[in-house]
Amino acid sequence: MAVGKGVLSTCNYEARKFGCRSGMASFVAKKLCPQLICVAPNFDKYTAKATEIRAIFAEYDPLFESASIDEAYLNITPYCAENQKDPQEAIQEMRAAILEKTKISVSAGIAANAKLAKIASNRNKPNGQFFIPSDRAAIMDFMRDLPVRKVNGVGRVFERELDSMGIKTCGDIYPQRAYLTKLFGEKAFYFLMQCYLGLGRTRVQPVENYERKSVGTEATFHEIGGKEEIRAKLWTAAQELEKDLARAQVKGRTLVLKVKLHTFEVLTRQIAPPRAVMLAKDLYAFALPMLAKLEKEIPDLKLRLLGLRCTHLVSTKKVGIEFFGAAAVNQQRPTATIRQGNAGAEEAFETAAREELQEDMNELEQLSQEIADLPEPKPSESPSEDSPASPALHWDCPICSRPHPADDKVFNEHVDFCLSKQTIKEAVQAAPGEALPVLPKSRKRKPGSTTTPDPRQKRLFFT
DNA sequence: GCGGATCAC
DNA sequence: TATGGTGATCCGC
Repeated sequence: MAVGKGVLSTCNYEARKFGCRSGMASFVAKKLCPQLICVAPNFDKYTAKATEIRAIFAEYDPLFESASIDEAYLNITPYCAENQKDPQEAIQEMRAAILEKTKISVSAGIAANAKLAKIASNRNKPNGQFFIPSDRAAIMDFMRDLPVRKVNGVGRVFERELDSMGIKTCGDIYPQRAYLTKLFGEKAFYFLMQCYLGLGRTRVQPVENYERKSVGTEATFHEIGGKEEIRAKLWTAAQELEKDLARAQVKGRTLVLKVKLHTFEVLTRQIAPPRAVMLAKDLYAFALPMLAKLEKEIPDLKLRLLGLRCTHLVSTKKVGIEFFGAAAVNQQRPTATIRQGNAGAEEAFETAAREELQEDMNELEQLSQEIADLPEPKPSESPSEDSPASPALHWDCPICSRPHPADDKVFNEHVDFCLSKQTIKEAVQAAPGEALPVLPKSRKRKPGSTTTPDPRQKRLFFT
């Protein structure tokens, strides 16, 4: 049994035994499992069940956080304390209650933070639970052999990039730490160090008044080329978007046009109309010049997808009389959202976020130091790495391991070269007829790098 | 701020 | 015989 017509959204574990997977084209799935039954999704049903299950969550943590329709984070510490229950026992009981009352079996992870709990919840699927003890040594043990791909945020591409420099598990991250910022940026470095240390968010809170940042719609269709045909699709998209904007009660100050060419290349173009837009005719009118320009740039434009999205949203919600009074004072933003009417709080939030990040960094540094002070299980190959007092004259390339001059530009160029060389080798090794792996293009490079994209990469990608 | 790219669900 | 839709975030420029 599977959900989805053209592509499987999901499938049950019986179908998975045959190799069926979510994201798979349904005709492929049918080939693997001829008796497979594909049904259309029914979101009303899922929402109803989610509501039932959330009522049970609330008994364990009234401030639980819904991450999606089928996922939630709960802080069960108070519940366990009040009811004198072991966390594993409490979750066993909660899962039993969910099964009994809703006939839905669920899996759970129990751990010290959201990142670990998410990983743990995938350990004993379906219908199981997994517990990671909350002490540093146990967490480090758990992370050491954990494939990086298991961490939320590491997808196919990042997995390959990390693999190309010898990082397969979270334990492999630390020895390579010196290269991470240069290759992937500051944010990724911070993220990866948290992976190595098993750190994650511990705050769990309802996301009710979460503010959407964009509203959009897109549709795939059989390749079309005619100007009129493409305009018809644009009009359809504009109508869809008007409906969605109305539902969300917002207008957009920026309009984004997205197209996928017959080559599968995806392009986006955006403009800021003179005023916020929400009506189909305006969406269409402002998107049309972008489309026309694309048609000019690409002579024989053939599309298989077209989408429209609004960003920089402005609320169109009716608000109380006091608010209109306040908004009238703020002449600069006659259509101010509640958030914009509270600019001081926003700035305070930004400041608090920065401070929080700095605190985290300090803590992270301290933890790293504690770990580094322990006897190293795998002694570092180049001890000089640990003493910034003596800057290295050479850096070892994480790909080929050969030393290279300690110069950003030269080093980056070399790593680019090495990465693309390896990419081509891997692509060539892939069995003919099979889908080629996504190319680890050297992205996220710090400014100052002069990358010379290998033209062969693009050709390989579209072969 | 723009456009490309990656990721989750 | 084909390969989705929605939204977010990060990066280089």
